[in-house]
Amino acid sequence: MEIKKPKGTNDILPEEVGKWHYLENLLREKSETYGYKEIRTPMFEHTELFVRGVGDTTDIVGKEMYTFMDKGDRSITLRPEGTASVCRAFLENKMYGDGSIKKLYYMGPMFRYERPQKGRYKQFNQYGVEFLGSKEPVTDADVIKFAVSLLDETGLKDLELHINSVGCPKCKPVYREALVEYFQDKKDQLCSSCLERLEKNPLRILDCKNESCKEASKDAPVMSDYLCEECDPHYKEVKEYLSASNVSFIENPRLVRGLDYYTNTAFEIIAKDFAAQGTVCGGGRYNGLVGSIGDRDVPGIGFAMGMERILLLMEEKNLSVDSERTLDYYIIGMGSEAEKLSFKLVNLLRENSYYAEIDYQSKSFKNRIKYADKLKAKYVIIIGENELEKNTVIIKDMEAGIQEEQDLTIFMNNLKGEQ
RNA sequence: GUGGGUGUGGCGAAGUGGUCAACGCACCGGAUUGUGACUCCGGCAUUCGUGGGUUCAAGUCCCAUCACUCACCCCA
Repeated sequence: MEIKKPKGTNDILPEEVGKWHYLENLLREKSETYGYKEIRTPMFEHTELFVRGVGDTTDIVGKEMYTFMDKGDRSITLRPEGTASVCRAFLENKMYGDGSIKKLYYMGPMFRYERPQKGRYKQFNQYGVEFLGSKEPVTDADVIKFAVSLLDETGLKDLELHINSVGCPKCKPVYREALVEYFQDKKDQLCSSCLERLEKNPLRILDCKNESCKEASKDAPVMSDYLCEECDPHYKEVKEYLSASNVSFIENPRLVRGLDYYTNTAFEIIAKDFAAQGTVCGGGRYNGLVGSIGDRDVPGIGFAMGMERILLLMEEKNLSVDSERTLDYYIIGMGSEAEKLSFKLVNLLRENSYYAEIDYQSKSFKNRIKYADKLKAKYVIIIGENELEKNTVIIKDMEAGIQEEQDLTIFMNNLKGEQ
């Protein structure tokens, strides 16, 4: 039985690694210009971190974590997202030490145990940023604007920015109560999972796609009417900042992010016409998160982007960029002596930064030159018995179709001379 | 966890009960025994995911199983 890759994982093959490099470079470069420094945290953490950070009522913690006991009987979890780890590292390394704000970014694989489908995998890659240490509205706008700029840079169009405020521990419960109250006499219209949500997380009823639930929640109270004296002006200011920098957004009172830690601003960037997984970027403010995993409360806001989803979208819009290095020299040596010389030559070329190849399969001459053509080599160097005797090589310009004989020593000296 | 779709050579893809399982790409060999496009000629699946069953006869029908895929839940 042939061994296959685990479901929901992907091999990134040489033909497609180019676009990954492109995206990674773009993200790194933009991060630097916006003042974010890279942070790399472990791919696994103590399970407790995610339980406390992400929240045990969330689906991520409830049913999607790759959790196992290690040999020391510790419960370990493959990271399902990046924010909790970054906050942990922030605290553990006392990065608050200089009293200033920290702008961090990360990139790498995340793991969630769920049924894979288009744009969703068990191992997937996220790029994300965390802006720690400020609760000023300008921070929210700054982070959101950055996310929008990044996606602009990829060339993707038809993206929508949705924003909402989910309030704080002071006003969120009041709103929650109001919602539960509202749905009391509409229970018969709700689907079975929404009935559960009514108990566990009534806010999520709002973005249920079931028609009947949509209908039932049509006149439901909205969070914005319940924002407290702190959250209300905060939300307004964030919107003002966004407008001031010409960021167009859609206020979506039904936007409820799935993770427990969000407070105030929540946002998503959605690809309208993308299959089921249209959310390319999701994020928001999490003023209580750092406090919940450490002994120090630090406000923060951040977002995460699904790199596979971005790449998938770019492909659909024919925006993918592959840059493959072209072969400079392909060396054909006929006969074992010529092959030894070819091996010496190819290394000399490589040492001089040329992309050069020799034939590894000892096939016929015709076969080799055909192969050189297939590899799109710019030049082919031919060494046969005649050349060996005369101490020369034939350099063939594949595009022009012309070739010339050159003295081997001169050719080699020229190469060395270029160093 | 729930539901739908698919499974034929390296890849794409015909074939819906009855001769040797089309075709295209790729690959290999030859025409051109040291020269790459193109063209021409030839080669390339004892076998149709796997196991069982129905039948005189199965890639084609039935059952089971596995794999892949899409969607729901939820999310990036």
